[in-house]
Amino acid sequence: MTEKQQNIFNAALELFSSEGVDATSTSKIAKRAGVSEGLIFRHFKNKEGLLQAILEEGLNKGEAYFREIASEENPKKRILSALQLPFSISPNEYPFWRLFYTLKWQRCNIETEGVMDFRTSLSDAFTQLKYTNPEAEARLVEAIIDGVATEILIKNLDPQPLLQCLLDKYKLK
Amino acid sequence: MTEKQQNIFNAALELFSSEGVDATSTSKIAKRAGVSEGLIFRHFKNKEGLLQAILEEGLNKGEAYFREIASEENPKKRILSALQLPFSISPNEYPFWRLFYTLKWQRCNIETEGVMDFRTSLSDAFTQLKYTNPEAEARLVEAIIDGVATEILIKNLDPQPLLQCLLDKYKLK
DNA sequence: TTATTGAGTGAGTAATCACTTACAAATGTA
DNA sequence: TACATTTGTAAGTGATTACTCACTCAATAA
Repeated sequence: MTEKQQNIFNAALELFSSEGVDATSTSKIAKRAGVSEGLIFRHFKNKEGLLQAILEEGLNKGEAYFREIASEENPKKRILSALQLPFSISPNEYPFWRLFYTLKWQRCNIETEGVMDFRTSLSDAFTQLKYTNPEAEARLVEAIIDGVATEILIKNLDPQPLLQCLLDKYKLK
Repeated sequence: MTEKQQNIFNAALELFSSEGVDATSTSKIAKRAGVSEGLIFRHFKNKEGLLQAILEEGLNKGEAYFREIASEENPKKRILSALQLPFSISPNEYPFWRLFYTLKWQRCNIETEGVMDFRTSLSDAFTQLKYTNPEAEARLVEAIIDGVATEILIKNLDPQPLLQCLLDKYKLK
């Protein structure tokens, strides 16, 4: 990636996540990146290609987190790590995750392989711990992760107290 | 509301929620509603006014649910009703709530008076039940409601098992 | 030196955007 | 009946959209 290509990438990520993809014109991106509009199309083919490049980079990082948790042997620790996930998002990753959660609602919902493995590994953990409905428990944890992540990404309050409450409910203190 | 005005309202709600506000042009709305484009501006002033009309109607209904729960006297029952909330969304309200959750991420996050009362009433309930951090518990319940609602609105799986798991965690069986 | 190539530009393109305007049809109301 | 108001339409408006094209420039290689 050349410097200007990176500028385009960064400008697009910021604008896509704060204003939305459809409300962000290529001319706006070019201006913010300090670049001619044509360069966007040389490097990324079209607006959709630029979005895909951003998504690919972010999802690769995300997948790594999921795989790490899924590979944890101890079932209690695995569930603990899963619940901690939204609390460990670094602020410099906020723009990507805001974009990600927005896109969930339009365009296709991105169900990556890693997320599916993650879900079954959670389900297995609940099975080992003799929960009566492990699949539902896994879905619930996923929903809680999404809900807490949303709270963290949208409001800017200290999220830490929420984690304490959560660990109570799963007896993971 | 005349019949054609209602057609515009319905067409816009469907398109806004499925494609997104910015990706929905007024000409598309007019076509879907079987109406000339100009009529949209006669009845709703502009595209933003149309969105606001949709939001106002939906939020009024939503506020009513929140107030009903907040007025429940028994603290355990109040928390129970809150957790049941996302499971009681009627499918014909799905388009509005999909639109609502999408808009959370762009445009200003709509913090209505009713939601704030709802939050403090939850906090009060947790106080009465001697939870150590009632405010955080209330925020967590809100986050869980959002997460579960998202799961219900996006995927189309039977949500009922999730409710059972949830009630376990709050000892509300 | 000369040829080739990839980065970068800026002025275009047709299509679409939200919105307006002039006017016709329908509806009430005296 | 006559007239005023509301409901509705069709054909526009200028601005903006994503994208293209012809071009320059700098670096590298033969």
